[in-house]
Amino acid sequence: MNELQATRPNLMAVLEDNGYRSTAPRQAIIGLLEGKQGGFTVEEISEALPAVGRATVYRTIKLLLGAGVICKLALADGAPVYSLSRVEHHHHTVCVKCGAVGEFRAATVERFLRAIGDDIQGEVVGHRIEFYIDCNDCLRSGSG
Amino acid sequence: MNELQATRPNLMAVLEDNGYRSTAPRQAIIGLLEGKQGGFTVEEISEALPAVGRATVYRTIKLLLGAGVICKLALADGAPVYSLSRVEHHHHTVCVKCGAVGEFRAATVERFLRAIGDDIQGEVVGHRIEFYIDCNDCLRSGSG
DNA sequence: GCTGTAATGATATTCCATCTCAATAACCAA
DNA sequence: TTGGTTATTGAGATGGAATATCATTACAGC
Repeated sequence: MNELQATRPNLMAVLEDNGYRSTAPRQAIIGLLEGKQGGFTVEEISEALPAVGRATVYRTIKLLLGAGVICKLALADGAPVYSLSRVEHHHHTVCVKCGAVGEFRAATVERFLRAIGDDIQGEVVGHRIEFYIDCNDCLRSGSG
Repeated sequence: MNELQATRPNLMAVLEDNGYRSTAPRQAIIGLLEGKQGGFTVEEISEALPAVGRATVYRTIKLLLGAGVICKLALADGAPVYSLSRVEHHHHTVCVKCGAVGEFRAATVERFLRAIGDDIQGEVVGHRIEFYIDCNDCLRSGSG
């Protein structure tokens, strides 16, 4: 979350570039997301913005996903979480205690992919790589 | 799926070892799973065994998961799939065309983990690594 | 065979996500 | 500005997956 601080595009502008209108509900949702550091859930957004219909939250998230500015990932139990994409191709760390979502670059992953290529019977077209961690904050506060 | 042919325990025996009873529905489900090569879904099992209640299918799968003899993984769209565990610690390949599930050993993954350790802000307690592929069968038949 | 108890399955229920559709609001043009 | 076209919205209905309920059934041990 530190060295990866990078291009964080104006999300509303991205949507407009894709031909979508700038509306109050969308601005509210996006404003909330831009203030967030880690991951977020639909539930979370919907609670913070009771005036915005749940369907609209889902719709807006889908638009942002389509635009590639947020990612959908999964907690260890499979529950969906989303996070802003800061760097182009990356993977996620999810703290199992506080739910904080971090990113790390994919370069090493690509190297890894080549290394295990022989073990895979077919042609890799995609991957899902998530690491579940105790984040530094939780390690510190939770003590030893 | 070839070189990984290894210890495939008698699933019913595993459940009995855990204190669960050997019942007809469980045997039916397990018999089905043991005959399967790739992954399987709840829907699939439930269709193949109309006499077995859906709830029982879910329950049995949960027991097998708890016993560690099957794994839960996700298709690219997040839909849950299960597969028999053949080797101790492994990861999965899922064919995006036919849904076939394969395994590969985790050794290289562990090496990989060490390599990216520095990029991760915290202590890794788990991971989810799935590769989405076009499997060899689909590549062959689909021509190319 | 009996008996205690786990297991089953039909059904109801919950939860999440999507769809429907009339009402609204955004954007463009004049 | 104003008006018209069209995307967008939100309440509620709907869909689908997974779980809970609970009377009934069937397993396992004696």
